[in-house]
Amino acid sequence: MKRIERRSDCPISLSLDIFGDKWTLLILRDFIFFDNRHFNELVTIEKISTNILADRLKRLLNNDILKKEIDVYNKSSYLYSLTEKGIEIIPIVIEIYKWGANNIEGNNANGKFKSEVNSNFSKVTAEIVDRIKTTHNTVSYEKH
Amino acid sequence: MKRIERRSDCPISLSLDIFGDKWTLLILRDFIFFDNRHFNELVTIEKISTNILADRLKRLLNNDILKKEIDVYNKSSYLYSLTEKGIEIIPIVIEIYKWGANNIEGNNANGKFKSEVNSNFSKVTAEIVDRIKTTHNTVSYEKH
DNA sequence: ATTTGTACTTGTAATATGCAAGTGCTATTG
DNA sequence: CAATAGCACTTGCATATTACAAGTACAAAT
Repeated sequence: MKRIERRSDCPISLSLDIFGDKWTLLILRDFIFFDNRHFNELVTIEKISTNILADRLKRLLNNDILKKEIDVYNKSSYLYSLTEKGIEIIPIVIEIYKWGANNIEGNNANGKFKSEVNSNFSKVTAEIVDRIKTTHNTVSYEKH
Repeated sequence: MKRIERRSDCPISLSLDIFGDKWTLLILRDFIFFDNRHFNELVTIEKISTNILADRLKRLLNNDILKKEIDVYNKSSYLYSLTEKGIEIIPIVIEIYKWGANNIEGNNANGKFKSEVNSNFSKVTAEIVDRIKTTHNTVSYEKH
């Protein structure tokens, strides 16, 4: 993972140095839309290779976008959570969702990936943020 | 440029298949924030290689995000413009700007890349969209 | 006729990705 | 308590993408 660290001081460039690739925002989508928080759940849908997933999770941890702790409901598993900084990426992901749903033919915004994002952007965003803030900021976790 | 075309039907995945890389959104930033619209202007700041720039412009043209026409003020130059579909990417770029400015230390959001985005997101976005709509939708162009 | 400007293209080495298989640790099962 | 299974990775290697430097093509200016 040798990577140019800082191409310029532009906030957009610095952001893309962290998540400007084909996979990172999809991993974060899994947290945001599907509540996937374990390593082997995050491999799904687009079939990311495990070496790439491990690399990206490491980068997100290093950049304080995710945190990692032992899952209290399964001690042999790790639970990843979004940090406050990670939660602030949600609006970006939502905007990308909106653009794809509105501008790419053949997308599945009304099927498996249906969302009410378009009809009420700020409401949906706020709901997601609220849900994640309550489930990711504490170790107790009610999924399994 | 062999590229997996469609990893899934998720709108986010489809969007990232188009602009999920380190450079594409930076090129669009140049359009949005700096009004750079010619090939050799778009190379600046982060020093993108010309082969990558040519490839990305081709992809943006193929996906109807940019259009290309001869610059009426310099017939040996091409002028690239954002399409309606391209203009709709602006909110994504603005959200990324905000995140970087708020969450990455050492960014230059108060220097060269200063913007009023944070203080008034919707106003700034609307202003940029208005400006681009008037300058990019017509062949007449008043920069040079 | 030669230089300059603009927009690329090409060659090649370095880097990153994708795929399959393997490792190490922790329960859990017979 | 030895064998199995689940989970979270790591490793090796072929393929694909990127970075860098140089070159090409064509129009306009000198």
